[in-house]
Amino acid sequence: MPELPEVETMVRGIRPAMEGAKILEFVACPCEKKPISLKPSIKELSSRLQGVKVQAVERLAKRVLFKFNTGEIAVFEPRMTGLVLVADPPSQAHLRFEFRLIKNRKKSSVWIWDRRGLGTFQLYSAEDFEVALGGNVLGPDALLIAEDVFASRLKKTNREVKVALLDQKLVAGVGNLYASEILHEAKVHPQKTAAKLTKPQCKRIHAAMNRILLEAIAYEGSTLSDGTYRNALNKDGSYQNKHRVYAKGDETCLTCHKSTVIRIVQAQRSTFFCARCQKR
DNA sequence: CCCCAGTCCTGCGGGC
DNA sequence: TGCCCGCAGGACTGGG
Repeated sequence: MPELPEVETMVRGIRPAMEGAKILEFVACPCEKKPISLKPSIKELSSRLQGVKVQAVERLAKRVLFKFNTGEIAVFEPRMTGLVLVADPPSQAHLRFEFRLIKNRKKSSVWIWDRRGLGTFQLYSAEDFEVALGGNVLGPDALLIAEDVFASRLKKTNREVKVALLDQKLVAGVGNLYASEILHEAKVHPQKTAAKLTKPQCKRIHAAMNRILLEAIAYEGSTLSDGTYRNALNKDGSYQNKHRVYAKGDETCLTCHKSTVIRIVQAQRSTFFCARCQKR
């Protein structure tokens, strides 16, 4: 499931091919099953993107932004199984769209692939982009948020801290996997009420968030046992080998080597933690 | 403000 | 062996 590190890895992977390139065509792949959520229609998208130049490819929280010389911005939100690729996809069956590009007289393609099709692709004018994603729609990026701002935002909610970390308005980029890992490293119980966190706890969560997300980027993200997430070259990430609690229910805790990792459900999502390392 | 359940979707694995 | 069902969860929505 692409979270901040996975999306950052995707962006870095396609940036060399895309930035400065001209879009010859943007097409729906013929093998597409059901279209992923798309705005506007594929027909209008194709005509608006034809011939435009890609100025920048950026990450916005868990989204990929394609910024064009027209001022328009396309947003790909991978959600659970979406990928952007410069190499052959994991399977032809779930290819969704293709950017046909030309850069320095060399043609290449960038593909959007999505097995479950929960992802979305939208093209916005600069104004519409501001309405949809600007302002306070998303909180500060998890890698940029200042420690005191982060702490004061946590202090304002009575939700359990694990649930609060998943709130993209509070802090943007953390998802279900990294939330468990961050709280484990910070030695904070996932069911602790966010507003009741002590200052040192907030500080530890902030530090763990930064360290873990940066390390996960360095390892090119986490490819889980379902193998869905791949980098832009269709290669596995390797941060899954560094996980200490996620998807390790009933296993001995890798930190204390004494207790067992527990799985609980919070907000209909799995949380993994060690009750010995992470006291209430 | 917050919570909860439902929605989208496919592949996988447990159970029978 | 094969089929059914539950589960995985990011973001959003509607109702309480």
